[in-house]
Amino acid sequence: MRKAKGPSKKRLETTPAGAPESLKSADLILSTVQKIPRGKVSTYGAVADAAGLPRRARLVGTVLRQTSRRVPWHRVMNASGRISFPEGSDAYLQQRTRLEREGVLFIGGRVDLKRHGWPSQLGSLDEYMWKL
DNA sequence: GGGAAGGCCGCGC
DNA sequence: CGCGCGGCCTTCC
Repeated sequence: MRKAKGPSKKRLETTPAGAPESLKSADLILSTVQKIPRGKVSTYGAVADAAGLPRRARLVGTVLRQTSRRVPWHRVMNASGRISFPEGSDAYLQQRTRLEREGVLFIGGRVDLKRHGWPSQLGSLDEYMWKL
């Protein structure tokens, strides 16, 4: 008997009537993205972590893709500091333009996360350990 | 830097 | 209801 409709397999505590967990996650993600300051960028994975949803980088992308909410989606890029859209595509250009307009510097098609990354722990760990 | 492997999971077909 | 595809990531080679 497959576990009597128990509370979910992983996390998620039986969402009460009409509150799909996916929406709660989306909310956490969107509010997190909302916090990225102007002139700074974050990564899908970092946003997921900050939102309390570790390993859910993909979900961040999915949510940003289909949300209609006005959030600074352009401040989210992949772990390589690159825009996760085909170079030359509309989305790519728009994201890049918006970022540069905020003062984010692109070097060789990528952004220096140590410099514009948010939260700052994005790449400063090495330096933190060594330098300092 | 680059490619493969494994994770994670919502959504549409 | 199974399966493939994402605005991905990390680890290992």
